[in-house]
Amino acid sequence: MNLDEQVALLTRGSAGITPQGGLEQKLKRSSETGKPLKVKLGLDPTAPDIHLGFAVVLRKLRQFQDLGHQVILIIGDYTALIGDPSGRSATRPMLTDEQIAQNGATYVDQLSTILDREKTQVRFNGEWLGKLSFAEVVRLSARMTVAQVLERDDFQKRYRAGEPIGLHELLYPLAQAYDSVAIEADIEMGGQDQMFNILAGRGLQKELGQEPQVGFFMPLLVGLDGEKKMSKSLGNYVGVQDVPNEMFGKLMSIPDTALATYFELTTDVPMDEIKALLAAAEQGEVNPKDVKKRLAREVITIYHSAQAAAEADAHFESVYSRKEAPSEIPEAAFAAVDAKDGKVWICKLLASVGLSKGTGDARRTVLQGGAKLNGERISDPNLELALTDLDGAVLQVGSRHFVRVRTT
RNA sequence: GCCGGGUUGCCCGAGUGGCCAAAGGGAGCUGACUGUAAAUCAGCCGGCGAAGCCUACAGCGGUUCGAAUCCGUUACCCGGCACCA
Repeated sequence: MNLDEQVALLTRGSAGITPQGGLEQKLKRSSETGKPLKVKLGLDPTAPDIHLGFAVVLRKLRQFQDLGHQVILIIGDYTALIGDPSGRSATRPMLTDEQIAQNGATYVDQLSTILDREKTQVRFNGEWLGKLSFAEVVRLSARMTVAQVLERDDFQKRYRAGEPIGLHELLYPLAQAYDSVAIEADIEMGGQDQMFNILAGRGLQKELGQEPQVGFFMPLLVGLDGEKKMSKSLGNYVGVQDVPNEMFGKLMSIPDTALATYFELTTDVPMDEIKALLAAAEQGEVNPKDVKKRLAREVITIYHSAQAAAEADAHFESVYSRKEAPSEIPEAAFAAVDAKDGKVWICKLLASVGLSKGTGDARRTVLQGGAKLNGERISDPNLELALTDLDGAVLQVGSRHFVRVRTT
């Protein structure tokens, strides 16, 4: 692959590279000297949270690896002491060394589905941050000014709003910047929200006489709602370890407006093809639903397999589009204890089998016409069923909750 | 330590004595519709075999015929001020 092709590949989906032309320069030098680039990614050890949004960055790293470069993951065990100031007032829980080590391991484990283990180095930043003496910290601090740090959006907002900013929080960017110095990073990858921290790395490297790293930013993927960023806490995410059917369903629920972004950032479908697909959908030549299904299949193929993708598609068609009962219906035991004189109240049954939160909820569902027994809609919330012909009966709530009853 | 503000249902958030199982929004559930588990519209959305009753507005105690609302107290959170100097 020549340089232009490499650049084209790498810049796909990127939200920006600082400085302009920096990537080309680094790549060029690397190919001339035969020395792989060190590409850094900092990770917060608090919560291994691998979803498609995070995967955007990881997949980009993988591309670097495939071009022969070295990825260095930095687990921020030390920076975790501070906590990224991006959040609000919530104090981060202190983690024990053990937890951090374990989280680190979990991370590496999950990450390896995307990254090439061979070309991935994992470091903990306590390794060097822990060795700094107070004097050295002071000396490093002298390399950054308060004005620079306060420039940061988060701080600006909090400062204006009169919210407290801990002195230690000002050290966060410094600490992260020092990571870049410690490993002599060529490139630091991160989401757009990491802009400040990553640029701080450049600054500090320059101050200390190193060649500054290139900041490589990826956009934050929007979540399933199509508006907010994808995150576990917002619950609008697709986990890379989600089972195929779940992935498929979740991806089908994204709004059309998010389609282009998802294709670009989460799949390997060539840009030309993506454009053609979207244009066809726009003009009504293709049903946009089918384009979205294609997206879902592409993603599932990456994290599972093409076969799993096809199966999930078929499952979705049958269960949701045609509203058929799934081939495998979960079974639930119903204890005869809840029966009276060999009869079972329908609401009790729905509740005890887990289809309703309680008899009140069940009653509502029935009144709203949401319950079916063996495919027949139930309309009477006072219905009594004979316990004897219950075994094997299929109960359904709405169009997608099925349970096969087992009397025990 | 002192002063002030706060703590409401899954989440956010209104409510300052009865009309409060508590506005509104979000999430969730059901139905209709459709190109989907999208969007839109409608209904539901503490518990109870449903009548009424019970449990709920941080905990406890009190005032009152009646308290999410008033008083006291405890805990926690957020500001500010002070002490250690």
